[in-house]
Amino acid sequence: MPNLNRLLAGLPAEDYERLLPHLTPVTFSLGEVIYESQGLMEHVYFPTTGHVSLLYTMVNGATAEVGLVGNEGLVGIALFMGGDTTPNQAIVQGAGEAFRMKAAAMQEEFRRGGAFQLALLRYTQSLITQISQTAVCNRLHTTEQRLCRWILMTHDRVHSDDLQMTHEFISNMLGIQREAVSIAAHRLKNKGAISYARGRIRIADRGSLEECVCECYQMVRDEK
Amino acid sequence: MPNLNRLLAGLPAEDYERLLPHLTPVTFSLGEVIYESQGLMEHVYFPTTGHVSLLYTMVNGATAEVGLVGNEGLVGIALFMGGDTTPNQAIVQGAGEAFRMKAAAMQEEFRRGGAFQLALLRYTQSLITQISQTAVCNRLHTTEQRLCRWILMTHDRVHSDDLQMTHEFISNMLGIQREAVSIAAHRLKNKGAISYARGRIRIADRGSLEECVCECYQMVRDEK
DNA sequence: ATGTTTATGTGCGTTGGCGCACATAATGTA
DNA sequence: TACATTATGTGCGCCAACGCACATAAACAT
Repeated sequence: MPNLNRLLAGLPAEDYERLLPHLTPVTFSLGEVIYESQGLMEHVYFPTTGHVSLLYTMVNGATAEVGLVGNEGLVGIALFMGGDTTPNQAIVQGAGEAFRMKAAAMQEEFRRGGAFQLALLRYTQSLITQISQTAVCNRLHTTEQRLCRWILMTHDRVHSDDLQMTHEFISNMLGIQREAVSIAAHRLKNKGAISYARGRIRIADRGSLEECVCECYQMVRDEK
Repeated sequence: MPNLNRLLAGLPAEDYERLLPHLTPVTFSLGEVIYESQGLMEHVYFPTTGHVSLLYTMVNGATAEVGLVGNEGLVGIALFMGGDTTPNQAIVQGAGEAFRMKAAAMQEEFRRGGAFQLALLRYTQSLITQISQTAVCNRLHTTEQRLCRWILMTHDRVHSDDLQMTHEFISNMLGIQREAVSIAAHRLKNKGAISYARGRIRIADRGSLEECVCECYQMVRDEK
């Protein structure tokens, strides 16, 4: 169940079989850069057990994440949206496996206009919802709520209660200070929602996290 | 030049002529709701002189804009992305004209896979960039920078230096207090960038606005 | 075993924006 | 003309987050 890409898995057998020869398994290692901002994109990636952050970097070096892609989607939507670069960076946030496909092969299948095209467009719509909700959430919700949301979203894409990530890393995703992450994490620890130490966060009580999180989490989840 | 939709205008004559019978001119009045959140969408709209805000509303009533659509794009992308509702509201922010097209007719043309499909997908990609940049901007930039960006983006979509909008309205777009808008606007007035009074803002010196604005403005503009 | 690097904790002064309560002034209405 | 409504100005206390400076402690390297 976890070891597949849900977008691919939802295709009719006929379409899937046509794709199969073009799918190459690859391994994502933590922190690996899949796409550089403005860099040339040559493949799309269908994560299975790995997952990827879509990141923007400002001229002063500040960063913030706009979306998270796991086995529900694919990385590289610009390649069928009529571009060959993206303005954002894509980096591996959870190590694991993915299938890779050459841009040209993907585009050829996309142009057939069948179930594959539909699935890709549907996913893109749900990603738009995720990014939009992030925009609103960044403006209207507290650090603690946003941290909860991010942990829950990550948890949904990792098949474990143990997440490997430092406060520093999270601060770059949420676009906040490292210290602010430590403080918010400490509060969540006091509530019994999580525990953590040196680059490891354990989800102790998902229910507590769901109580703290803002509505944005459910909104995006329901859309899928 | 202003009285057309650039997305439609960029199509080859052949494709455009096929669309023409399906395009009905409509008038957008200020504040008109084009789509309600989760409401059924029956048409797409190609603005010519009007423009539209894409808005999210939280359960507590707070609102924030994620995107702005003028004659460079269309309203209702969900209809070709495989949905028939959107999670956001679309409201008229600048009164004016648009062409309307029935969802079914648009979808039929979209499925042909030609220039029309390409244009729609390209535009969707640029909208994704806009929304992403909004997400990051909301997190990392000051009220004054965001106000500048919003005024400039609006100015680009209105064919006049006079904008009709109250501070209250702007506060709902930016997701901030009305008072915060008044204060930031006052600063811009002192710099000679704008002047304003009772629901009217005049762009006095675009250059000054461009000096105050964050990089997000150019990023989104260049993407187009 | 020791020193270095990395991850987190903590305090403190500053600031930007919020929530609120009003004041002022322009516009609309009877 | 008088009164209500709407738009903007302003002040004040409050709080969350920032920027910075460190302290502490675990993990790693030699």
